[in-house]
Amino acid sequence: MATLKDISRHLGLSVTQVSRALNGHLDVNEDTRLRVMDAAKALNYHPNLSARKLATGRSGIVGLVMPTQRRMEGDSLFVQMVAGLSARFSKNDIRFILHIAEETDNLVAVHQRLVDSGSLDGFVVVEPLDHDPRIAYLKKRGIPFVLHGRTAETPDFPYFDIDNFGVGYRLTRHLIDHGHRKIAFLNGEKGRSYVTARQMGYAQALTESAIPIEARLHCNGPMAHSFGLVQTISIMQTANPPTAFIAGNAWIAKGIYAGLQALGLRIPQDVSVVGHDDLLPQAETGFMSPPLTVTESALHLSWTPLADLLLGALAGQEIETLQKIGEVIFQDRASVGPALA
Amino acid sequence: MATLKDISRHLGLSVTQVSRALNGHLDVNEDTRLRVMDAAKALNYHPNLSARKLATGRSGIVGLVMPTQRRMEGDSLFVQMVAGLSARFSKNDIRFILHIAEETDNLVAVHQRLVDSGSLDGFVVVEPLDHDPRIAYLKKRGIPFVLHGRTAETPDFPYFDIDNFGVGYRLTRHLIDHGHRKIAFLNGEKGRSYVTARQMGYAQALTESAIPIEARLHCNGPMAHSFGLVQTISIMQTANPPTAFIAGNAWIAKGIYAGLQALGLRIPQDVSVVGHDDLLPQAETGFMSPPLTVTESALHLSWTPLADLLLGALAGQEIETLQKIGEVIFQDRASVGPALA
DNA sequence: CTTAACTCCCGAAACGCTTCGGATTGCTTT
DNA sequence: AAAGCAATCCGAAGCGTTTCGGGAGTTAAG
Repeated sequence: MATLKDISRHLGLSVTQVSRALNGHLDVNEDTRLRVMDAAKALNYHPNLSARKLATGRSGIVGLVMPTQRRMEGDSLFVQMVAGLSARFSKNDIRFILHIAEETDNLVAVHQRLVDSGSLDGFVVVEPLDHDPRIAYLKKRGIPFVLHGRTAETPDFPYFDIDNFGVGYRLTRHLIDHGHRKIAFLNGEKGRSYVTARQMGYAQALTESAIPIEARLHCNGPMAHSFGLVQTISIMQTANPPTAFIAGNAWIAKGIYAGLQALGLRIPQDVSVVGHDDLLPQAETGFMSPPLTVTESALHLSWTPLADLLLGALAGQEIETLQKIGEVIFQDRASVGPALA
Repeated sequence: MATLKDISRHLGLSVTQVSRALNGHLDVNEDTRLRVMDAAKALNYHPNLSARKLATGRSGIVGLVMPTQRRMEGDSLFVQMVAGLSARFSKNDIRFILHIAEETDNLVAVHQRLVDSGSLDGFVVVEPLDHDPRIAYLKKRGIPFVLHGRTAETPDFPYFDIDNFGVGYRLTRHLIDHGHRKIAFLNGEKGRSYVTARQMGYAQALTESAIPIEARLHCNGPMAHSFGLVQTISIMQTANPPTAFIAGNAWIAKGIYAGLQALGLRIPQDVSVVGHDDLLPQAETGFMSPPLTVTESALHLSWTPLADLLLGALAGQEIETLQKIGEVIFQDRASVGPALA
C-alpha cells in the first residue's frame, strides 16, 4: 500500500507537506495541492487509519453494541436501523461498526473494552433502560455518544427521541373522551424508558379524569403479535374486562385485533382499540379493518438524525444543539367508538 | 489509559520486557511475568490495537460486508448469522465488524477500502455468486477470507459448504423413484452458487433417467413464502402441470403447500412435494401437514466452523485443512406419493 | 581458568501519520 | 536599507506497540 512517504518521494516534497495538502490545511500552494491529489489518486493512496488514530487519538470509527436476543419480528427492524445508521455515517467518511454482544456479556464492559483498545470514537446507544448503566459509564468517561430515546434523568447529552409521554397521554385521553373508563394498555418491555414514559402519560390522563389506575390493566411484554393476542384473550376473560385497548405498536395492535375477533367481539362496536404506529414496513395500520386510530411517528426517519447528532457531538458542538425531538401526529381513524354501559 | 510505558515505569522494567511478558514470550522470568500481569490488571491496561496494528500489520479485526436489500424473512436469519460469527470470533479475541454497504456501492470497492485503510485482516464472505468478483479480488490481493459456499471454479481457498449438488440430486431422484417425470423446482435466486449447484444436481438426476429437462419447470426467485405460493399457482395452471415440486427451502415449501391447498389439491395424493430444510427457526418442516420429506442441514451450525476456518486461515494453516463440508441427511416423511397417470 | 551456553533483560528502530516550531523566499513598509 | 510580513515549505518529535540485535550475569563443560 502506498504511504505518505511514497507520495512525498515521488513528488520531491516532504511528508509533512503531503499530509497537510491532503488534509486541506491552508499553508500549501494550490498548485502543489493539486499535484499531491493527483499523485495520491495515481498511487492509490489510502490513509492508514491505525496510524492516524495513533497520531490524533481519533479512529474515525463509531459503533453500536447490541445484545443478542431472539426477536424475530424485530430483526428486520434492527437490520434497517443498522443500514440507516451505516449509510449516514459512511457519507461522512466515518466507519460504523456493529458489535453483537453475547447475552452473558456485561454491556458496560463491552463498551469499555471497545474504548480502551482505542478502536472507537463514539457510540450510538439504543433501547435505553430507565436507569441505564451504559449511559452512566459513557458520561463518566466523557465518551461521545447519542441516545435513541431519553432516560428518566434530565438529559445532559445528545439524544433523539419522540414525546412518548405525549403518546401515552393522547391515546388515553382520546379513549376517555369517548367515554371509556376501563382502558387496558398492552405496553412494551418493562424497564425501557419509552415504555415507562408512555405508561406515565397513560397514568396522567387517567388521573386527570379521576379514573382509578388498575394495575391489572397495564401489561408489559414484547412488541409482538403473540403478546397482543394472548394478553387480549386473557384480560377479556377476567371478571371486569376493559372496554378499550391501547397497543404499544402495530404488531401488538394486530394481536389485539386477532384476539378480539377470536372472542367474537367487534371493533369498535364492542371494544375500542388505539395504538402507536412506528410506520414499520408491512404493518400498515391504515389498512387494518377497521383502520386503527393511532399516534404516528416514523421510526425509519430517526436513523439519519441520530447519526447526525453523534457526528455533531464528535465535532464538539454544543449539547443544546444536539437534542432533537421527532414529530408525532395523531391519526383519527375508525377503531374507536363510545364505551358500552 | 495505561500504556506499556506506564507499566514499565511502575515496575522498573523496560517497555520491551513488559511487552514480551504480556505476549507470552519465553525469555522472561516467570516471576517477573507474574508481576507484569498483576500490574497490567491493576493499572487496567489494554493494548492499543491501532498501535499494535502499526507494529505488526495485523489489526485483529475481521469483517463481513453485506449489501442492503429488503429481505424481511431473511433478516432474522441474517441477525443470527452475525450473532453466531461474532460470538465465535470474540472468544478468540478477534473483533468482528459488520459493514452494511449501500446498494449502489460496488461490493469489491467496499472490501478494497476496508483493506486499504488497514482496518481489516480478513473477511467472511457469504452468498457467493457463480463468478464472484469479491473472491477474485481477495484472492488476487492475498487477503485471508473464508467462503460460505463454493464457487463454480475449483476452490483453492477456505470454505464451508454443504453438498448442494447432492441436495438437488437426491430430492429429484427420490421423486423419480416414485414415478414422477414432470418435476417442478422452485429454486432460489439465480446466480447464487448453491442455487446453481442444486439445479445441476436436479438436471443430472433427470438426465440419468432419460427425462427431458423442461426450462418452464425450473424457477428462480427469492426464498420466500410468496414466491412459492405464486409460482405454484401459476405453474399448476399451465397446459401440462407437474406432478411434483421441489422447494428450495422451508419458506418456499410452505408457499407451495398454501398454493396447492388453494387449488384444492391434496398432498401427496394429487401432488408430491419435497424440499431442502435449513432448520430455520419457526419453520419446522416436520410439523407441516403432511410432514415434508426433506434433505436437512442445519444452517445455524455453519457459523462456528466458518469463523474457525477464517481463524485458521489467519493463523496460516494449510488450505487443505480449511475446507469443510457440512452434513446433509435425508428425512423421508409423508409428502411424497406415486405419480398419477 | 577459559569458553561456551543459558537465562533474563534492554536500547533502538520501525510502523504511518499529524503537528509544533521554525526556516526560507520574495515583497511591502517605513 | 532595515525591518516586517505573507506564503510555502520542512525537520523532528511523538502516538503505543513489536522486534532485532545485542549485553550482562550465571552456570556448565572443557
